[in-house]
Amino acid sequence: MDTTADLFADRDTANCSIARTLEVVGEKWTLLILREIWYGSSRFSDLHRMLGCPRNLLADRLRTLVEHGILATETYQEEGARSRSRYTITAKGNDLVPAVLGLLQWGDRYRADPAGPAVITRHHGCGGTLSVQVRCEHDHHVRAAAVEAVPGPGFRTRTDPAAAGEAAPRQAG
Amino acid sequence: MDTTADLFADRDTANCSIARTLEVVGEKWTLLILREIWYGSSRFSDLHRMLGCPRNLLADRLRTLVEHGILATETYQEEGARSRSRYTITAKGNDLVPAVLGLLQWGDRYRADPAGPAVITRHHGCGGTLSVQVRCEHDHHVRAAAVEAVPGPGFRTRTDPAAAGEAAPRQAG
DNA sequence: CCTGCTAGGTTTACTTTTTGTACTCAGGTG
DNA sequence: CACCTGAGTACAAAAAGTAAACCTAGCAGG
Repeated sequence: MDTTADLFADRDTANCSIARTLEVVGEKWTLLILREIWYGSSRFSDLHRMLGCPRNLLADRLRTLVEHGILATETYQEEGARSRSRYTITAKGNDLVPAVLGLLQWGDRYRADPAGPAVITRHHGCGGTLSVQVRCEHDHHVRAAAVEAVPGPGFRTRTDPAAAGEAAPRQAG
Repeated sequence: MDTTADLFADRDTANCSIARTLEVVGEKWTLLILREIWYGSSRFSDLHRMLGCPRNLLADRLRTLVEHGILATETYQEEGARSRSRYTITAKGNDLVPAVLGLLQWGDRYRADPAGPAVITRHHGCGGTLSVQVRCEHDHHVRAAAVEAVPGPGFRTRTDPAAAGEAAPRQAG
């Protein structure tokens, strides 16, 4: 592998969508909060009881998720009770489902409880169990070794910030 | 939504494959280290240069990843140079690709550089761009709102640790 | 055989986050 | 009025992350 004359190896790693996503959801508890909301919790106290995390962190993470439009907060009032607030997931938040189910799938495969997974995900309607897959636009099932990374329009190098599209493809796996 | 009489809401959240996966790869820098290795780096110094992270953290994370079988380390020697060590990804590590591409896809969609994504992933061979999808065993494309979570064999409640399979399904979205 | 250079780390000192516990505040209840 | 609950804040202690210096082995040059 030629590293010295390789523009890809000189790319500006600050411009990375994985890193940008992790800035929002990569802190401790964040993805677990989303998990609880997907599983049905919506109130602060329920989330706190399910997660057992510090209350200030829960408040902080919820605030961050609402700021980024991943959660929405709404105030509601039940009969004879005072008004309370409830957190619900937005479409933007639901777009994290493939990533989180990818983590779930890996954990089920390599780190599950001896008895098996605690939770099984199914297709509501047909009941089939789920898997997270990488597909290309021609609907081929793409294995990890066949994933190729090439410079995109936002590509920049450290040395020459306008060097888009000049680097050679990189193949993972 | 009925929360009071809901066994799912009383489940033992410690038994979760998402949490178990995050115990291994959820610390800061870990997924970015894997990204660099997928993109072609393999040596300590290259990883350090690309990531700009503290050297002790890099050493620590690499050690953890090797311990968990996500990376393998090998010693090699070039002509007239002393032996060096190199990190490569294992099959177990490559099984994290769907999860990480899921994060990449979300970042490309919601937090990309104004110019566009820095890196594009393609299917090596056909060249088609990739997407991460949730599919059921009947090959239906499953939207987030149609993901249903049901208790699996490892399901346990806090109050009754042997209450598998008694809770009602939960539908995300 | 002394000096310097490089790869691959380790140590140490310092800063920031996370954690656990205590406290607040507002509205309804007995 | 005293008390409870939901939804947080505040703060000290512990853990994690950061930055930079230091270490060690092997090779090269003089």
